[in-house]
Amino acid sequence: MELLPVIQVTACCAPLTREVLGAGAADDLARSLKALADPARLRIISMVVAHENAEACVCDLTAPLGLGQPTVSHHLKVLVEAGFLTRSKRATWAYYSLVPGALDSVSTLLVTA
Amino acid sequence: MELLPVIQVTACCAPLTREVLGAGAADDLARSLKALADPARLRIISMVVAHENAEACVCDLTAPLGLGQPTVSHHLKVLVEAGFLTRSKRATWAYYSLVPGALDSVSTLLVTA
DNA sequence: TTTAAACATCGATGACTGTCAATGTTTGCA
DNA sequence: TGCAAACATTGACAGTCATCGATGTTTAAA
Repeated sequence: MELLPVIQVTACCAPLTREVLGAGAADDLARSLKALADPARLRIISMVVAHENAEACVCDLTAPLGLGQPTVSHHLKVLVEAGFLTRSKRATWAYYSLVPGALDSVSTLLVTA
Repeated sequence: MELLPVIQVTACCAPLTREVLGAGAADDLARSLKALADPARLRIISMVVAHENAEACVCDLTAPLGLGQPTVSHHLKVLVEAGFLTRSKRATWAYYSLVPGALDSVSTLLVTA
Protein backbone atom coordinates (compact mmCIF):
# COMPACT_ATOMS: atom_id res chain seq x y z
CA MET A 1 0.00 0.00 0.00
CA GLU A 2 1.30 3.42 -0.99
CA LEU A 3 1.69 5.61 2.06
CA LEU A 4 3.82 8.40 0.74
CA PRO A 5 1.92 11.64 0.25
CA VAL A 6 -1.31 12.76 1.79
CA ILE A 7 -3.68 12.28 -1.09
CA GLN A 8 -6.38 14.82 -1.63
CA VAL A 9 -9.45 12.98 -2.79
CA THR A 10 -11.07 16.09 -4.16
CA ALA A 11 -11.45 16.30 -7.90
CA CYS A 12 -8.35 14.70 -9.34
CA CYS A 13 -10.08 14.54 -12.68
CA ALA A 14 -13.25 14.42 -14.67
CA PRO A 15 -15.66 11.53 -14.12
CA LEU A 16 -14.44 8.21 -15.52
CA THR A 17 -16.83 8.15 -18.43
CA ARG A 18 -16.68 11.84 -19.23
CA GLU A 19 -13.33 11.96 -20.96
CA VAL A 20 -10.46 9.53 -21.36
CA LEU A 21 -8.44 9.25 -18.17
CA GLY A 22 -4.78 10.21 -18.40
CA ALA A 23 -2.14 8.06 -16.77
CA GLY A 24 -1.61 10.45 -13.86
CA ALA A 25 -5.28 10.88 -13.10
CA ALA A 26 -5.75 7.11 -13.28
CA ASP A 27 -2.97 6.65 -10.74
CA ASP A 28 -4.56 9.15 -8.37
CA LEU A 29 -8.02 7.67 -8.56
CA ALA A 30 -6.67 4.14 -8.26
CA ARG A 31 -4.82 5.15 -5.12
CA SER A 32 -8.00 6.46 -3.53
CA LEU A 33 -9.94 3.37 -4.52
CA LYS A 34 -7.21 1.09 -3.22
CA ALA A 35 -7.53 2.70 0.18
CA LEU A 36 -11.24 1.85 0.17
CA ALA A 37 -10.94 -1.60 -1.40
CA ASP A 38 -10.54 -3.57 1.81
CA PRO A 39 -13.31 -5.11 3.88
CA ALA A 40 -11.82 -4.04 7.19
CA ARG A 41 -11.35 -0.45 6.05
CA LEU A 42 -14.88 -0.23 4.66
CA ARG A 43 -16.27 -1.46 7.96
CA ILE A 44 -14.05 0.96 9.84
CA ILE A 45 -15.48 3.90 7.94
CA SER A 46 -18.96 2.59 8.46
CA MET A 47 -18.42 2.07 12.18
CA VAL A 48 -16.78 5.44 12.71
CA VAL A 49 -19.72 7.25 11.14
CA ALA A 50 -22.25 5.23 13.13
CA HIS A 51 -20.43 5.71 16.41
CA GLU A 52 -21.36 8.27 19.04
CA ASN A 53 -20.39 11.78 17.93
CA ALA A 54 -19.40 10.28 14.57
CA GLU A 55 -15.96 9.49 15.90
CA ALA A 56 -14.30 6.38 17.30
CA CYS A 57 -11.03 5.40 18.90
CA VAL A 58 -8.97 2.31 18.12
CA CYS A 59 -10.30 0.54 21.17
CA ASP A 60 -13.86 0.90 19.85
CA LEU A 61 -12.98 -0.92 16.65
CA THR A 62 -10.71 -3.86 17.45
CA ALA A 63 -13.32 -6.10 19.07
CA PRO A 64 -16.13 -5.75 16.50
CA LEU A 65 -13.64 -6.12 13.66
CA GLY A 66 -12.01 -9.15 15.18
CA LEU A 67 -8.57 -7.77 14.37
CA GLY A 68 -5.54 -6.98 16.49
CA GLN A 69 -4.75 -3.45 17.59
CA PRO A 70 -1.70 -3.03 15.32
CA THR A 71 -3.75 -4.12 12.33
CA VAL A 72 -6.52 -1.66 13.09
CA SER A 73 -3.99 1.12 13.58
CA HIS A 74 -2.50 0.24 10.21
CA HIS A 75 -5.85 0.47 8.44
CA LEU A 76 -6.62 3.76 10.13
CA LYS A 77 -3.31 5.16 8.97
CA VAL A 78 -4.06 4.14 5.40
CA LEU A 79 -7.43 5.87 5.53
CA VAL A 80 -5.98 9.03 7.07
CA GLU A 81 -3.19 9.27 4.51
CA ALA A 82 -5.71 8.74 1.74
CA GLY A 83 -7.72 11.68 3.05
CA PHE A 84 -10.81 9.80 4.17
CA LEU A 85 -10.37 10.08 7.94
CA THR A 86 -8.89 12.59 10.32
CA ARG A 87 -7.14 11.82 13.56
CA SER A 88 -7.48 13.90 16.71
CA LYS A 89 -5.66 12.81 19.82
CA ARG A 90 -7.16 13.54 23.22
CA ALA A 91 -5.52 12.17 26.34
CA THR A 92 -4.33 8.67 25.52
CA TRP A 93 -7.02 8.12 22.97
CA ALA A 94 -6.92 8.79 19.25
CA TYR A 95 -10.28 9.68 17.81
CA TYR A 96 -10.93 9.16 14.13
CA SER A 97 -13.72 10.75 12.12
CA LEU A 98 -14.77 10.96 8.50
CA VAL A 99 -13.59 13.88 6.38
CA PRO A 100 -16.75 15.56 5.07
CA GLY A 101 -17.14 15.13 1.34
CA ALA A 102 -14.24 12.74 0.90
CA LEU A 103 -16.37 9.75 -0.01
CA ASP A 104 -18.62 11.88 -2.19
CA SER A 105 -15.65 13.03 -4.24
CA VAL A 106 -14.82 9.48 -5.19
CA SER A 107 -18.47 8.72 -5.74
CA THR A 108 -18.72 11.62 -8.18
CA LEU A 109 -15.80 10.35 -10.23
CA LEU A 110 -17.48 7.00 -10.76
CA VAL A 111 -20.92 8.20 -11.68
CA THR A 112 -21.95 7.74 -15.30
CA ALA A 113 -24.50 10.49 -15.73
CA MET B 1 -7.27 -10.83 -7.55
CA GLU B 2 -10.36 -12.87 -6.72
CA LEU B 3 -11.83 -14.33 -9.86
CA LEU B 4 -14.24 -16.88 -8.46
CA PRO B 5 -17.88 -15.89 -8.92
CA VAL B 6 -19.37 -13.37 -11.25
CA ILE B 7 -20.00 -10.54 -8.89
CA GLN B 8 -23.16 -8.55 -9.22
CA VAL B 9 -22.38 -4.98 -8.46
CA THR B 10 -25.98 -4.06 -7.89
CA ALA B 11 -27.02 -3.23 -4.39
CA CYS B 12 -25.05 -5.54 -2.17
CA CYS B 13 -25.96 -3.37 0.76
CA ALA B 14 -26.95 -0.01 2.10
CA PRO B 15 -24.65 2.97 1.54
CA LEU B 16 -21.49 2.91 3.61
CA THR B 17 -22.56 5.62 6.00
CA ARG B 18 -26.19 4.62 6.24
CA GLU B 19 -25.85 1.63 8.54
CA VAL B 20 -22.93 -0.41 9.82
CA LEU B 21 -21.58 -2.72 7.16
CA GLY B 22 -21.67 -6.43 7.94
CA ALA B 23 -18.68 -8.62 7.18
CA GLY B 24 -20.26 -10.17 4.10
CA ALA B 25 -21.41 -6.90 2.60
CA ALA B 26 -17.98 -5.42 3.25
CA ASP B 27 -16.37 -8.31 1.39
CA ASP B 28 -18.67 -7.82 -1.59
CA LEU B 29 -18.13 -4.10 -1.84
CA ALA B 30 -14.38 -4.47 -1.35
CA ARG B 31 -14.29 -6.99 -4.19
CA SER B 32 -15.99 -4.54 -6.53
CA LEU B 33 -13.70 -1.72 -5.48
CA LYS B 34 -10.62 -3.90 -5.88
CA ALA B 35 -11.58 -4.53 -9.49
CA LEU B 36 -11.66 -0.77 -10.05
CA ALA B 37 -8.61 0.11 -7.98
CA ASP B 38 -6.03 -0.25 -10.71
CA PRO B 39 -4.83 2.51 -13.06
CA ALA B 40 -4.87 0.30 -16.14
CA ARG B 41 -8.39 -0.92 -15.45
CA LEU B 42 -9.69 2.58 -14.83
CA ARG B 43 -8.23 3.73 -18.11
CA ILE B 44 -9.66 0.69 -19.87
CA ILE B 45 -13.17 1.56 -18.71
CA SER B 46 -12.63 5.16 -19.71
CA MET B 47 -11.32 4.22 -23.13
CA VAL B 48 -14.05 1.69 -23.81
CA VAL B 49 -16.75 4.24 -23.13
CA ALA B 50 -15.06 6.89 -25.24
CA HIS B 51 -14.49 4.53 -28.15
CA GLU B 52 -16.67 4.35 -31.25
CA ASN B 53 -19.99 2.66 -30.47
CA ALA B 54 -18.95 2.62 -26.81
CA GLU B 55 -17.10 -0.67 -27.31
CA ALA B 56 -13.50 -1.63 -27.93
CA CYS B 57 -11.49 -4.74 -28.72
CA VAL B 58 -8.21 -5.76 -27.11
CA CYS B 59 -6.26 -4.48 -30.08
CA ASP B 60 -7.68 -0.98 -29.54
CA LEU B 61 -6.34 -0.86 -26.00
CA THR B 62 -2.86 -2.35 -25.93
CA ALA B 63 -1.03 0.47 -27.69
CA PRO B 64 -2.51 3.47 -25.79
CA LEU B 65 -2.11 1.60 -22.49
CA GLY B 66 1.46 0.61 -23.22
CA LEU B 67 0.79 -2.90 -21.97
CA GLY B 68 1.14 -6.32 -23.57
CA GLN B 69 -1.84 -8.18 -24.99
CA PRO B 70 -1.95 -10.83 -22.24
CA THR B 71 -1.92 -8.16 -19.59
CA VAL B 72 -4.79 -6.26 -21.21
CA SER B 73 -6.75 -9.50 -21.59
CA HIS B 74 -6.17 -10.16 -17.90
CA HIS B 75 -7.50 -6.76 -16.86
CA LEU B 76 -10.52 -7.17 -19.11
CA LYS B 77 -11.28 -10.50 -17.54
CA VAL B 78 -11.15 -9.00 -14.07
CA LEU B 79 -13.57 -6.26 -15.10
CA VAL B 80 -15.95 -8.71 -16.76
CA GLU B 81 -16.00 -11.04 -13.77
CA ALA B 82 -16.60 -8.10 -11.50
CA GLY B 83 -19.64 -7.15 -13.57
CA PHE B 84 -18.37 -3.88 -14.99
CA LEU B 85 -17.82 -4.94 -18.60
CA THR B 86 -19.44 -7.39 -20.99
CA ARG B 87 -17.68 -9.33 -23.69
CA SER B 88 -19.17 -10.03 -27.11
CA LYS B 89 -17.13 -11.95 -29.61
CA ARG B 90 -17.54 -11.22 -33.32
CA ALA B 91 -15.27 -12.92 -35.82
CA THR B 92 -11.82 -13.03 -34.29
CA TRP B 93 -12.39 -9.90 -32.28
CA ALA B 94 -13.69 -9.59 -28.74
CA TYR B 95 -15.60 -6.40 -28.12
CA TYR B 96 -15.95 -5.09 -24.60
CA SER B 97 -18.49 -2.56 -23.41
CA LEU B 98 -19.61 -1.05 -20.11
CA VAL B 99 -22.51 -2.66 -18.24
CA PRO B 100 -25.11 0.11 -17.83
CA GLY B 101 -25.51 1.14 -14.23
CA ALA B 102 -22.61 -0.91 -12.91
CA LEU B 103 -20.44 2.05 -12.01
CA ASP B 104 -23.40 3.95 -10.64
CA SER B 105 -24.21 1.10 -8.25
CA VAL B 106 -20.81 1.42 -6.66
CA SER B 107 -21.06 5.17 -6.71
CA THR B 108 -24.33 5.00 -4.81
CA LEU B 109 -22.83 2.84 -2.08
CA LEU B 110 -20.14 5.42 -1.40
CA VAL B 111 -22.25 8.52 -1.33
CA THR B 112 -22.76 10.15 2.06
CA ALA B 113 -26.07 11.90 1.57
C1' DT C 1 8.77 8.10 39.91
C1' DT C 2 6.58 4.00 38.96
C1' DT C 3 2.75 1.70 36.72
C1' DA C 4 -0.71 0.89 33.41
C1' DA C 5 -3.42 1.97 29.42
C1' DA C 6 -3.89 3.46 24.55
C1' DC C 7 -1.77 3.73 20.54
C1' DA C 8 2.08 3.75 16.93
C1' DT C 9 5.88 1.54 14.81
C1' DC C 10 8.91 -2.24 13.40
C1' DG C 11 10.05 -6.73 11.42
C1' DA C 12 8.54 -10.87 9.62
C1' DT C 13 5.58 -13.82 6.97
C1' DG C 14 2.18 -15.85 3.98
C1' DA C 15 -0.87 -14.55 0.42
C1' DC C 16 -2.06 -12.03 -3.45
C1' DT C 17 -1.24 -9.14 -7.80
C1' DG C 18 0.45 -7.00 -12.18
C1' DT C 19 3.30 -8.05 -15.76
C1' DC C 20 5.41 -10.66 -19.39
C1' DA C 21 7.02 -14.61 -22.58
C1' DA C 22 5.42 -18.71 -24.34
C1' DT C 23 1.79 -21.40 -25.88
C1' DG C 24 -2.97 -22.84 -26.91
C1' DT C 25 -7.47 -21.80 -29.39
C1' DT C 26 -10.55 -20.02 -32.61
C1' DT C 27 -11.76 -17.64 -36.75
C1' DG C 28 -11.41 -15.98 -41.52
C1' DC C 29 -9.12 -16.37 -45.71
C1' DA C 30 -6.12 -18.09 -49.49
C1' DT D 1 -5.98 -27.78 -46.01
C1' DG D 2 -2.79 -24.45 -44.46
C1' DC D 3 -1.71 -19.93 -42.70
C1' DA D 4 -2.14 -15.78 -40.13
C1' DA D 5 -4.46 -12.72 -36.99
C1' DA D 6 -6.91 -11.86 -32.55
C1' DC D 7 -7.40 -13.33 -28.28
C1' DA D 8 -7.18 -16.47 -24.04
C1' DT D 9 -4.55 -19.17 -20.98
C1' DT D 10 -0.52 -20.83 -18.53
C1' DG D 11 3.62 -20.45 -15.74
C1' DA D 12 6.86 -17.68 -13.63
C1' DC D 13 8.56 -13.75 -11.12
C1' DA D 14 9.00 -9.55 -8.63
C1' DG D 15 6.51 -6.45 -5.95
C1' DT D 16 2.83 -5.33 -2.69
C1' DC D 17 -0.38 -6.16 1.17
C1' DA D 18 -2.90 -7.74 5.41
C1' DT D 19 -1.89 -9.58 9.56
C1' DC D 20 0.46 -10.47 13.81
C1' DG D 21 3.89 -10.42 17.81
C1' DA D 22 7.11 -7.58 19.93
C1' DT D 23 8.50 -3.22 21.18
C1' DG D 24 8.56 1.85 21.52
C1' DT D 25 6.00 6.25 22.94
C1' DT D 26 2.94 9.08 25.30
C1' DT D 27 -0.32 10.17 28.79
C1' DA D 28 -2.80 9.86 33.18
C1' DA D 29 -3.00 8.33 37.62
C1' DA D 30 -1.18 6.34 41.88
